[in-house]
Amino acid sequence: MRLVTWNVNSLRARLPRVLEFLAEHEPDVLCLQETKTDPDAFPHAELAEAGYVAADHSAGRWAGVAVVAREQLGVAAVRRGLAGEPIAEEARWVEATVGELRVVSVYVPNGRELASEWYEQKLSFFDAMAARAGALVAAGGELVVAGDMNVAPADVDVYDPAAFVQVTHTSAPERAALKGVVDAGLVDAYRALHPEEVGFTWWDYRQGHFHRGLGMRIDLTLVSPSIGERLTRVGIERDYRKGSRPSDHVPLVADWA
DNA sequence: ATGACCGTCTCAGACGGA
Repeated sequence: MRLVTWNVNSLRARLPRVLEFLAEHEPDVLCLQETKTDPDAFPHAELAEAGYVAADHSAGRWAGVAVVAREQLGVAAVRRGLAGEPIAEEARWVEATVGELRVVSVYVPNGRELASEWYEQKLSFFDAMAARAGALVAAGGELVVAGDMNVAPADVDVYDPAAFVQVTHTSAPERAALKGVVDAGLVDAYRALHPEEVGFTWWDYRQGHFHRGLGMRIDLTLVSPSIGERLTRVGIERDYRKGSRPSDHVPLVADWA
């Protein structure tokens, strides 16, 4: 099985790169975030042309998530939204069953700044997420929760911890909140295979950060322990940060037997 | 140097992103 998560920062703007990626890597499942599309404008036809079906949760100009799967596997039992999330209209959580696998694509709120209403909403979102992840784990079966967590789990996941003081994405409450989701019974796939390695998934568009190596690891694929034991490769496709009109995030690819 | 990017919506500039 090959499952990918990718914050594309507008599916319309990124469609050529997404189709290029599907052809090159042939994933079974692709979790998308920041699709930024109206429900009516979601590119189902273009994806079908490539052999994929999609369960999208779309809310117009901001956010938006989707689970894209090989047509043969399908997307069943689709659930849009997360019980208890602070602002349900934002389209940050979608679930679908792909083959035998329950898949979640999630786009956690940014939080903007510490001690703000947005920051509190981010922490609330994580609480709701931990509760739902716990329920899905308890339901049994294999589970993947993949997406843009908007938190770097540890200091090794940012280019310079000293540059991340009194800002979001690295604060102790955010890291604890993310840990609450993992502690519901999931494994950070990248870290499972790469315990020490620095592996960024996002680089700011500004100030040449990509070329200077100044990034963060904020996109995660969290898997059931039984999947964690079968992982064969977890890779960051950093070449997708190059070339024509890249997203500021790159795809994270997980393979298991 | 109170900067530097990108996409959206709307049509020059605000807003969100992280």
